[in-house]
Amino acid sequence: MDVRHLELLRELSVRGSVTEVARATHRTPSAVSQQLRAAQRELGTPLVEPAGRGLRLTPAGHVLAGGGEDVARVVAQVQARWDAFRGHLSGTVAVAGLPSAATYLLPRTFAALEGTEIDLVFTDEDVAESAYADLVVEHDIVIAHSLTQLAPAGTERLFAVELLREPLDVALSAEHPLAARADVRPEDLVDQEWIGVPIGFPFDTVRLAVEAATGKRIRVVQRMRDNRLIEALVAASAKVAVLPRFTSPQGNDVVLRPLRGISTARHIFAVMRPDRAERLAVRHVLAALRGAAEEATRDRAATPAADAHT
Amino acid sequence: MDVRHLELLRELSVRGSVTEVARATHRTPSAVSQQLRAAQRELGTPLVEPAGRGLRLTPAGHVLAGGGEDVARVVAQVQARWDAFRGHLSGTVAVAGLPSAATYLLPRTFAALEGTEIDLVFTDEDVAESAYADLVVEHDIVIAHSLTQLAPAGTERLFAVELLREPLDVALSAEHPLAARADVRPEDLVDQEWIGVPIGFPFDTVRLAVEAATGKRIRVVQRMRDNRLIEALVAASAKVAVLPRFTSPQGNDVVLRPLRGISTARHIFAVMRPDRAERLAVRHVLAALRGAAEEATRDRAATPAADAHT
DNA sequence: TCGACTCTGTAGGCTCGCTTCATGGACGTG
DNA sequence: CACGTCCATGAAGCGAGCCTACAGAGTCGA
Repeated sequence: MDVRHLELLRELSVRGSVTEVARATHRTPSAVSQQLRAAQRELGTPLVEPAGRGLRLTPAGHVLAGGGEDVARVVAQVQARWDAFRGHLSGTVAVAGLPSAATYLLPRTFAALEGTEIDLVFTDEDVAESAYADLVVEHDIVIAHSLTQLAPAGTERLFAVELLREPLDVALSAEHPLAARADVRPEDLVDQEWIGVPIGFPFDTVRLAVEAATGKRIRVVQRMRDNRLIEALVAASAKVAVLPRFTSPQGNDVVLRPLRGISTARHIFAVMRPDRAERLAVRHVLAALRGAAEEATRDRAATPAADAHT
Repeated sequence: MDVRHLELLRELSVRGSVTEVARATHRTPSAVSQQLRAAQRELGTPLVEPAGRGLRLTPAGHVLAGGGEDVARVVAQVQARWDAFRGHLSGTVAVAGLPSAATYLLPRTFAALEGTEIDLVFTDEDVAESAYADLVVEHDIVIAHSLTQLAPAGTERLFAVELLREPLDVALSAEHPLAARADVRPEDLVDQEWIGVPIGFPFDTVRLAVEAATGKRIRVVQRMRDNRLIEALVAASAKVAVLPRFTSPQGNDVVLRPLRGISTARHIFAVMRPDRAERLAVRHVLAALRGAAEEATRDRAATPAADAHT
C-alpha cells in the first residue's frame, strides 16, 4: 500500500486523464502511465480501464482514490500543525473567483495579510455556477456564488463556507423614471429592456423570478457578464439590469433599487478541497476573507435607497 | 512534507535509536542516519539531538512523529478498506501475550480462523505488567492482563479492549484440609505456605489484599511464574497458590477454591497500536479472540466448587 | 480519410537511496 | 585512565527505479 500510488489515483480521479495528471505534476504522460502500470502490478488488480480516447477508474481504482483523498487530508493537517509549531505562515495561496465579489473582498483581504509571509495570488474567473467546482483543482480557495443558501452546485464533496449574503438590486440610470422610487416592483420591470447575463449564470434566475411573478416575458436585449460594462450601459440608457449591491458604486450616474416582493440575493461562498482547507496559510486567508466579508456587510448595510437621500 | 520522513520519525520515536529503526526496517544504521539528515535539511530544523550515546527527538521531531502516527493510522484504514473491497483477509497477524490466557483462548481462536488466509503467529511472553506496552512495537495484538478493570499500565495511548474477566482462585492439593470447603477465607490462608509470583507481577496484589484483610504477613516460600509448575508443586505439597480459574485443570490432584470476601479477578485485555488495529486481518483475529473469550467464560461459568461435586 | 488527441511501449540516462567500510564520540569497566 | 563496546555518522560506490524522448496504436470528429 504505497502512498504514492494512492496519491496518483486521487490525482487521476480529480483530473480525469493521464495527460492532465502529467501536466499538473510536471511529468510526461509516459511517466504517469508507467507509475499506473506499476501500481496495478503491485496491487494485483486493474485500477483503470480504457474509455474512449482516455481512461477511467475501475471500482477498485475509486476505492483507492478515496483512500488517497483521506491520506492527503491528514498529511495537510500534519503540515498545518507543523507550520503552526514553527510559526510559519508559509507559501502562496491561490484564490480564484468572481471579480464582482473580489472587488470588495480583496482590498480588505490584502490589507489583513499585510506584514505576513503569505502570498495571495488571485485569478478572476467569471464562469457559470456549475464550473466553480472545477476551479478547486487548480486553486486553494474558490470564491463562488449561489442564489440559494446552499453551496453552489457541484461542491457537495468539497468544503464550503458562506462568506456573506449580498442583495441583488435593480440598476437604473439616475435619470430613469423608476429611479425616483425607493424600491421597484416586478410589475414595474416587465416593460423595460433588460441587460441580462448569459444563460446559466446565477443572476438569470432573477429574471425568471420576475417573469414568474408577473406572468410576462422580459425583453432581454443584451447578455453580458462584466458588471462595469453593464453599469456603463445602464448609465447611458433607459435599460435596466440586475447588479449586486456591494460591488456597484453608489451615487453617480447609476442607482440601485431593491426589488420588492422577490427575495433577491446572492450568497458568496468560499469553496475548498478538504485537504487544501487544512493548510495553515489557507485557513489564515480564509479568516481574512471572512473578516473582509463582515466589514463589507457592515459598511453597506444601508439600503441604496437610504443612500439616495444623501 | 514527505510521508517517508514522517514515518521515519514515528519509527524513531517508538524504537528510540537509529540502530533499532534500522534493524526493524531491514536497513543499515547508516541509511537511516542519512535519511534523517535529509529530512532535517528539507524541513530546515534539527529534529534530533544527541543524548548520551544515542539521540532523542527534539520538540519539533515529536510534532512530526505524532503526524507520522496519524498518517500511519489513516494508511492502515485505507488498507483495511482495500482488503475488505477485495475480500482479502491477507497476511500474518503477530500476537503475543500471556501463556496462561492463551491456553484457553488460542485453541478456539485457531479454530475460528480455520479456512481463512490469516496466519496467526503467537509468541508467549510472560513479563511484568508494565512491560506489555513494549510488546506492541513488535506484535499486532498483545494479550495482557490487569488486576483492575482499567487497561494495563503503560497502554494509555494504545487501543485496548477487555476480552474477559477471569476469577482468581486459591489452588490446593486435593488432600489439603481446606479442599473440603466450598470456599476459603483470608484468615484460612495466613498460616499456609504460599507459592507466589515474582514481585511486580499482577497476582502478587492478591497476596497483598489477603495481608491487608488479615493484618498478618503471608509466608511466601517460592516465587515462580509458570502455572503448570506451580500446579505440580501444589499437587504434591500442602502449599497454596493463586491461579486463574479458566486456565487450570479441574478435577485432578489440584482443586481451586474461590477466595471469599476479596474480589479477585484478572482482566484479560487485547492491546494494539492504533494503526495496527485498523488492519482487516487484525480486526478479524480480534473478533475471533473475543468470541473465544466469550465461549471460555460461558463454559467455565460454573464455580470450581460446583465442579468439585461431580 | 485525415488530423488531433490520448494512452502505451521501449531505450537510455540520471537521480536517489542503499550498502560497505571507516571514523569519532560516549559510556562502563578493569 | 585506557580499553572495549555501543551508537551515530561520514565518504565512496553501486544498483534500482523513475523520468525523458521518441515512436506506435487506438479513438473521435471533421
